[in-house]
Amino acid sequence: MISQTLKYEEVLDRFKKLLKSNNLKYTKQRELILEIIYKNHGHFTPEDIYNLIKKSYPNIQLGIATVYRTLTLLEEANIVTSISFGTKGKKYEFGLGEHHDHLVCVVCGAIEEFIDETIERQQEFIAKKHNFKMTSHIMKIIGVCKDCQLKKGS
Amino acid sequence: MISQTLKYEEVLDRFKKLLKSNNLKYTKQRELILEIIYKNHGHFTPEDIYNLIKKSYPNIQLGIATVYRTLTLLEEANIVTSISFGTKGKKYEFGLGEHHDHLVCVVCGAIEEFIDETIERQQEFIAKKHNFKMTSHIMKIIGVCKDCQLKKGS
DNA sequence: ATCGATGCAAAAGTTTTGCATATAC
DNA sequence: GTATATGCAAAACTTTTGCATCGAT
Repeated sequence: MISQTLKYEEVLDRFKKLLKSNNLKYTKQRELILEIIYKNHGHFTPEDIYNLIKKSYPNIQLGIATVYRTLTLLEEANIVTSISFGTKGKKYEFGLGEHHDHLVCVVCGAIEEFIDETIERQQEFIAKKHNFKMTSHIMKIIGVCKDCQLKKGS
Repeated sequence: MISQTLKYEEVLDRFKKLLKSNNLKYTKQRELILEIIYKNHGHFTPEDIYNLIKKSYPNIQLGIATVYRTLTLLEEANIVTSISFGTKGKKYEFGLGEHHDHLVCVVCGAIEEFIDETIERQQEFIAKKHNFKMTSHIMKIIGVCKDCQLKKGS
């Protein structure tokens, strides 16, 4: 697992500033959604996030619509990023850590992360070559993870 | 646009063999779906494909369910590949051409394709390092294309 | 003639929206 | 007090499934 480079307080602060500068309000729901994504490092669907919050804070009022709305907000602000796996919908993850890419197992759905400098550099080079102003990139290596290869004896 | 390396007849032949070897039947619907994806080089949702076929062949009987079922089949056979962009569902494209990756413009949605040997090789290296058996990969560079940079004066 | 494929419509999921109420500011 | 956010439920989509019928072999 790749470590966070920002402390939660810094992230929260950034989020609060973002809200203020857009005349948006700081609510308990919005904070909880950010907190869950930051603290449970991993990839979650909106429903996952909804369930995690309900489980951790049984008394909080929360609707799934708020989760969708907040994730959209956080994604626009580049605080979270989304990625699509297989046939199911988008999954979100915290997006202010060190940049990393993904290895996705088609059998068990496991996601491993990696950082590779050669690829990072080459992407910048390609963007430049095509006159693209790169804002982000996604790279997924899809295949069968070590464990599933053993299980299935492929 | 990257040119196809296989003629349509070769692809169709491959598809027919695949069907036969799995005790599946060769139907007009299945052929049309393959043909549309092959001939309209690009990225299509299942609904796009359904509409394209209905428009090109108004008299054909075709249900959206068949499109979904056939795309699943073609994807399993590696004849088409799918990729997710933004918030909308999966898009499919013909997958037997030379492998290529994508530059996606967030402003106008334009998709450019590129091939880069350095990245191809590095991906194999990373998969090996993580004991992954790579079956495919996806790489998208997201940003603002040349035209949109000019328009917006960014 | 057989067995898989199809279309249709219903069902299952997922995401978005409208609106009255609640809450941050 | 005002404007935005929320929860809920309905609506809008997207994808899958069951089943009677059709069609390829």
